[in-house]
Amino acid sequence: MPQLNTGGGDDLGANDEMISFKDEGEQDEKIQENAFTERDLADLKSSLVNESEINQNTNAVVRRGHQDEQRVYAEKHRELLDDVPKHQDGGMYKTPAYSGYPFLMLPDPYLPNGPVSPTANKVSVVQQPHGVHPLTSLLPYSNEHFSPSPPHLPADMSQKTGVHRHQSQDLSTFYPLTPGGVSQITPSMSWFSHSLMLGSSGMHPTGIPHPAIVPPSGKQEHDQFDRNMYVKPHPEPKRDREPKKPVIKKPLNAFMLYMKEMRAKVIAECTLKESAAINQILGRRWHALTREEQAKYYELARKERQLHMQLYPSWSARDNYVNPGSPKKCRARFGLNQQTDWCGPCRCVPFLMSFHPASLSSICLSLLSAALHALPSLTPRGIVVLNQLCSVNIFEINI
DNA sequence: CCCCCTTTGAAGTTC
DNA sequence: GAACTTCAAAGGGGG
Repeated sequence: MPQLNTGGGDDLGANDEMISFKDEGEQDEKIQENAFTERDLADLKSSLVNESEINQNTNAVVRRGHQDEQRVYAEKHRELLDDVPKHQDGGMYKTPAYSGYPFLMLPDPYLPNGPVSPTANKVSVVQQPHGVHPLTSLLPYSNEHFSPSPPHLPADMSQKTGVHRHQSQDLSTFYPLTPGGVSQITPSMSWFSHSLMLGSSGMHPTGIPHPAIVPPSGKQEHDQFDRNMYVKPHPEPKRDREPKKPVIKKPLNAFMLYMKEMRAKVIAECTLKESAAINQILGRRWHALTREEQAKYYELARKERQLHMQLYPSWSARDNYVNPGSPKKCRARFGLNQQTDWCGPCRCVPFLMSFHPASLSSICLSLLSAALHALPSLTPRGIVVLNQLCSVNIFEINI
């Protein structure tokens, strides 16, 4: 397996990434790796298993219909990608799945054609056995959902992006949808659609729009994502809706890549749809893989991380950490010098600590009063500090 | 609408 | 450096 020269101490493809196989009697599973059996199901939630087994046959028709639907969908996207060369070199690297997450500066040693062709720098990954488009399942940086024409990307983007010029031609294919066009895509395209909503303003400082940039939903809305990257793409249809900040997602690890590839297969085999149960199966199968088989995914993950680092050198996994109630989170996320960005409970501790100890006793009760009103959101650590500072147990105080 | 579940691995934080 | 936490994907389920 060729190794990219990471040129540093961060050996992304280190051998120690290889996991040790658990001794859970999985040798048998290795033998039956490709045949999902009832024994697999037996260890799952019984309800799910029973439902699966009972419906095994009856669901076949439904499943077939679903596959047909997927096939039509896949064909539709194949049409959109007619101008994208397809690599069929077999095995793991069968199809060009990294299209939307181009290896801009990484000649792909896995592709026989070399890095010359527009898609040559992309890591081809997965075979899709169940009618899903070959580009669909494994990598989130796929170009599968994009129409060939790039209406909103600057035409000279390739000239602006310097070394990324080669890929920018692809990118114009990968990120072509206007924000208004997002609604036309299917739910499975939503991951990509978020990045599309960025428009040209969603460019990474490198000038590369990246599908990993997505507006967060829910908790991720609090992210302190690189604000320079985000400009409100267009007027919000709803006045009260806060503008979504895009989020650079974490690169997928080896197991996530494996899950992405194998999920459809497991679903088709066992008719389960509950992801929790499916993931249990996938976890077992992952352990049942040989080291060589796993190595393919570790290598892919390593490349993914490497490219991610190149595209977003300032990105940190910490950027996506969200838990407003935890002091350590706020301190970690914003640092001590930006306590104005901390949440209330997090600010409480340093605020108290800012007082001279002699003054604390006199203000302690009033502070505690305020703190107790926010007690539900006060973290245990905050409570401990409060107790220590005030030499009382705040739970014993009757406000 | 949002969170939980469930998996492994990477990265971050805390002590 | 160990231990712990969070987040990546997925989508059904439930509040």
